[in-house]
Amino acid sequence: MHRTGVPPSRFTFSSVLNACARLPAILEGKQVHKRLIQSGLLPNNKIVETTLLDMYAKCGFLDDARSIFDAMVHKDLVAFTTMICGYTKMSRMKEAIDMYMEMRAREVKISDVAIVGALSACTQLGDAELATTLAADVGRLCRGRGVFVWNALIHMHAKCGSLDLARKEFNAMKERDVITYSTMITALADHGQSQEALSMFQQMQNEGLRPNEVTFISILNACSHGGLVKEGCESFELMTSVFGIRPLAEHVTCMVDLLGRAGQLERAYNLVMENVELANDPGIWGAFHAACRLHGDVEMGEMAARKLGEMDPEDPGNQVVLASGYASNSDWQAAEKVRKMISGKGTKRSPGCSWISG
DNA sequence: ATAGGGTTAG
Repeated sequence: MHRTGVPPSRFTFSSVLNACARLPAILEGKQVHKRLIQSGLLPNNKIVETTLLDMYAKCGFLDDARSIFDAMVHKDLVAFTTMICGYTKMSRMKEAIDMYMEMRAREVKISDVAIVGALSACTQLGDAELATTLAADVGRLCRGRGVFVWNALIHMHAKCGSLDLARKEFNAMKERDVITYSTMITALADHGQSQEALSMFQQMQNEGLRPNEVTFISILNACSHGGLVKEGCESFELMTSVFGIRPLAEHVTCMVDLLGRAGQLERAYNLVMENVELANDPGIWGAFHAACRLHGDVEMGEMAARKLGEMDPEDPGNQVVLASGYASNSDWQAAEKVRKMISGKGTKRSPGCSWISG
């Protein structure tokens, strides 16, 4: 642009800053910031200033974003919204809520996007009292609310302890999408309603919505929570054969957890081997290790512990796993006794054969 | 003529 002798305009600056935000690329962003100051275009240009603060926010430099925000003369709803969402994304929930409250106090028009950012912050906080306040705001401020707002509201209610309110909002919706259903399925699973989660999944398909990979993480998680082995296996099969979704590590982890908890360690192991391209995922082996431990299978457990150690030797969690895997057979034996006492039955695979006392 | 903000799993 300098070769032609045409200086960059404010449009050029906001376009390039937007690109830096999306990459993200903080070094380039800072270079552009310098040029912007030199250009003299900056003062009193809300849009360029907001793009600049969004660039810093998206690159994770919230304090720099905040300095730009504080220096802005006219802070409008987009500037506030950008800060709220930036804080929320970086898990700085309190600051996100403070920013939202300031927006409210200053009587800046509250946008749907700002509400969604605040709802998301509250979701992560799990603050039931704040949830009540925000839900009232949604009622007052979001008249023709879009599906984004509904989904965020449902998610917040569920995470803040009120499955009933989440359900109520869900039932009041006219148009639901895949995210609505995935959110509700997780909510039901988290509240121990695994069967209802499965009905939700059915209802979703009846509405003609196509489940995606996240939906299947939700549904497998629901099956795992509820110990629904048959349903979980059927869902996994449905995902791969009917919907053609290649399993992610998260899906396999859910399945290993499900089968492993039910004591079907061999099936769990076979599943991992069938998806061997995922076999260097620590989550999968972590779930497998936990299952071995639960069922007192020391040999398989040590194998899983070694895998974990190979994958990430520096991880302190894996060091603990390795140490406990090798050292505490007696703990496992004790755990197995307790498990038998609770279930009142012997184990099918008699894992006791591999125990060597002392 | 051209430019700025978003939800879902664990």
